[in-house]
Amino acid sequence: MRDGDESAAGTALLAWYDRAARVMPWRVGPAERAAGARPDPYRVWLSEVMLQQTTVAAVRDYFRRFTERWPRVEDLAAAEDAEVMAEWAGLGYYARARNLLKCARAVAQDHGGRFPDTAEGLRALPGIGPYTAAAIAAIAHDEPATVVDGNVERVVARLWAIETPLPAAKPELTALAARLTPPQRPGDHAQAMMDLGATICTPRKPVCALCPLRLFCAAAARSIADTLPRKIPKPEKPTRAGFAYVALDPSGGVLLERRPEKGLLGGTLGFPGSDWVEAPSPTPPLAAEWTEAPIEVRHTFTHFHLRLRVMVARAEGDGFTPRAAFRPGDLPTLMRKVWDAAQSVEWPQGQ
DNA sequence: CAAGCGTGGTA
DNA sequence: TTACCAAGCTT
Repeated sequence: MRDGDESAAGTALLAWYDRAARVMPWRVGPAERAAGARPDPYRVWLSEVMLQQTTVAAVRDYFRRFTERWPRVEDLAAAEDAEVMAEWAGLGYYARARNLLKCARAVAQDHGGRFPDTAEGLRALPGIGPYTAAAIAAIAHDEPATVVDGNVERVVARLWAIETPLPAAKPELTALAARLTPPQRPGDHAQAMMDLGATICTPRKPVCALCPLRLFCAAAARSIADTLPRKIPKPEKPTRAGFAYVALDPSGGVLLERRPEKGLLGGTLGFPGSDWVEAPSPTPPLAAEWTEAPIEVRHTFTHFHLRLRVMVARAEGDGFTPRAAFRPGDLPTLMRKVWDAAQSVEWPQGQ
């Protein structure tokens, strides 16, 4: 990209977007837009939070279920914590769900049910950082905010052939992205940059031949697009282990516990178990004849691998969740795997 | 401010 | 199978 080309590049990008924009449940289509419809800040916010570090494919159904169940921010604000955690289960990064509720309640109670209309005001709400604040301001309020996510970083790094590795290059990439942000249609521009990054200017094997910005791109000119942006290699993940305990009472009730708000899987529902360490000790939650499931659960988190031995027993006592009130789908993925493994235990006299 | 925080798809 | 990665935020 050469100085002075920013405007022409922006125009080419918007022309491509008008032609190629993907249909998504949280977007206002061209026809509705022509009829004067504006994006609903609640839906924009919800989709952007769900899309943090998460793929479009994974978000689609969650977005539909949330908006069907809670059509307005006031509805979500009035929901029970456990309901929201259950609906979020499986999507990951559960601090987002906890902050989602905090934010909805703040908007409902402190802002009269209306989201702030500036990036600065949005940034003050729980779970809304620089990216999400800019995205909502641009898409819902037409504020010329510069939206910088992983896609934008990649597109910009290639356009200007920035060879500084991330994350050190972030300030420079942000400044360059700002030069590209047009005063008109900033929301469409932001979504166009992200769509471009998701479909053409992809991390691996970018399809430069189809790129509307090819003529402006320094990396394409040098055929080094697929090597950018450079990144510091990540350290290897250690492997930890642990025990998980699935206790069933005579009526099929299940022993579950809610994890502490802070930390890994914070606020989610799961089976009791040991600490997850290099060499765990068994920590059964009650005295019973525990049988080990024939298959071990393997799961990988952001910063470590986990192997869980699943112990199953028939037991009785207080605090069991009735079978009718237990849905495995309310559990985070790790705990669903534990449940599935527990089903493979062969009992002496059948079920 | 570096580290902690999920999951599923893809090569 | 494993490693990498995706529309980041919080502490």
